[in-house]
Amino acid sequence: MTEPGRRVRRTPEEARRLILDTAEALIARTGPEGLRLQDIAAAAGISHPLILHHFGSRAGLVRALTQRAAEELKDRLLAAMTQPEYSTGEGIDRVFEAFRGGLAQRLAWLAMEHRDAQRGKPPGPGPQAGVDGDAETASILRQIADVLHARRLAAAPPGQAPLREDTVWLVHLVAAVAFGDAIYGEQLRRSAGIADEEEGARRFRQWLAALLRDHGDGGQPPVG
Amino acid sequence: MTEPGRRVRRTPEEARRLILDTAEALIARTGPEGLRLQDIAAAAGISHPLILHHFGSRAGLVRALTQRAAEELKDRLLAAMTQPEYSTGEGIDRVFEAFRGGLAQRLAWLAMEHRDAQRGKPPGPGPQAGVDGDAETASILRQIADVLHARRLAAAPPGQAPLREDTVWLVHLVAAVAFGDAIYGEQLRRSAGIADEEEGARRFRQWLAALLRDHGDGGQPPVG
DNA sequence: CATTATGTTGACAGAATTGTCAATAGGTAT
DNA sequence: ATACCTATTGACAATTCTGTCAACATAATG
Repeated sequence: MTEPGRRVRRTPEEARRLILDTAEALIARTGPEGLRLQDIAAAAGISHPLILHHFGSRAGLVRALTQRAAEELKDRLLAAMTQPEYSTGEGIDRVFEAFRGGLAQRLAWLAMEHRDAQRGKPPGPGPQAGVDGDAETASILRQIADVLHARRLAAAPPGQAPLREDTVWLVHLVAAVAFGDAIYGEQLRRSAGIADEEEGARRFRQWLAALLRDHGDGGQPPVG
Repeated sequence: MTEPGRRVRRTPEEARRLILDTAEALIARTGPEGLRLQDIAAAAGISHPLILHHFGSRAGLVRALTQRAAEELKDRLLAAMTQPEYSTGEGIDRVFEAFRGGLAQRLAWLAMEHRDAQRGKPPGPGPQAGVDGDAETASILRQIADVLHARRLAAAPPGQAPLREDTVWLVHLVAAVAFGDAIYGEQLRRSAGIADEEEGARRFRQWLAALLRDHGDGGQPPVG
């Protein structure tokens, strides 16, 4: 089957993508303890020195994962929150979906690991100013708030224009609750005595959508 | 100074408490990578086999930490959410404070680590029915919702009694957003262009308190 | 004071992890 | 074809981590 001397040779970009994809899947599935070079290599069908070759060190891999997670969050959240149906139930659903597939876990893990990595660094100004990945996250909520606020201004009755700060906190709220829900929502729901997890999660999203619609329209009761 | 043969001898409860306290502090400070028996032992001023002696294995220690974190969450949330001033700004503040000191990080980490531990276990019914720590979390939101709902019913004008489900989701929302905020709030705020983190966090809590007061009272605009 | 029970520790074993290095092999250019 | 570049790998090194074990020390009990 596998003749000796049969190697796959990828472009550096392909190799990096393969490694990052596999690492992401592992983090999502096996939790924080699951980022071992050998495991990643085994799951990707490569040898672990290849990871070192492409990322320099384990820390380099973590840095790349952080950047990628931030980028992914930006893409998904922007897509979910700036579409026309946002603030209807479907819009909220899409925001919650944005954190699925382990992205929330990855972000939480990286946020913690990141504080770790910063510890011990000399406080002097490093080669690049911001923290790694900051360039990606830097303006994500700001961009979303921009789009959303323009829409709210257009939709608001004259004399009742919402403050921009209100829109920012609205976006912040949805992002934070979706994040918290992705990580701890299931256990919260169980602790509230909700039996059907799938159904419970759905109803919570609907309730939240109604709450926000209510707030955004200035007091109109939800339809249902 | 330290004569040879000078040992501290604790009661098992004291020893366990010392170890758990130290481990919690380490998790909060050094992130997920920081739970090494030797580190805990060094920080606690003991030798690492003592941890194995009291908890059997590293997994046993994690189990104990999980139970303790759940208990702590229950205590803090109950205290924060069932006091009279809840749903005012101060009440919300206290809920957010409940997750401070690394509790949110610990819960997130343990939630992930836990899925890890479950993986590999045979799907058949184990010796104890529930997952470890579930006995502690089992009813926390339910208890809070009970207290809160009674108060809402008493305060509501006749004919406008809120549904119990509404109260449950209210509690769920606050818990989820406080959780998400504790872990990723700072980065969200930075990505929204908020300069002063302390001040930004405070204003968000105030805004959220106003939103909830608005919802709970049935449409009254907030004071500010 | 002798005995028992057990909290506590140092030393060691085994496994696993990151990182290094020389050698191999798949493309590409000359 | 030949030469060159570099993606890829197997084997090895060094460190570190969990877990074991016999020995020691401390408190309680007779």
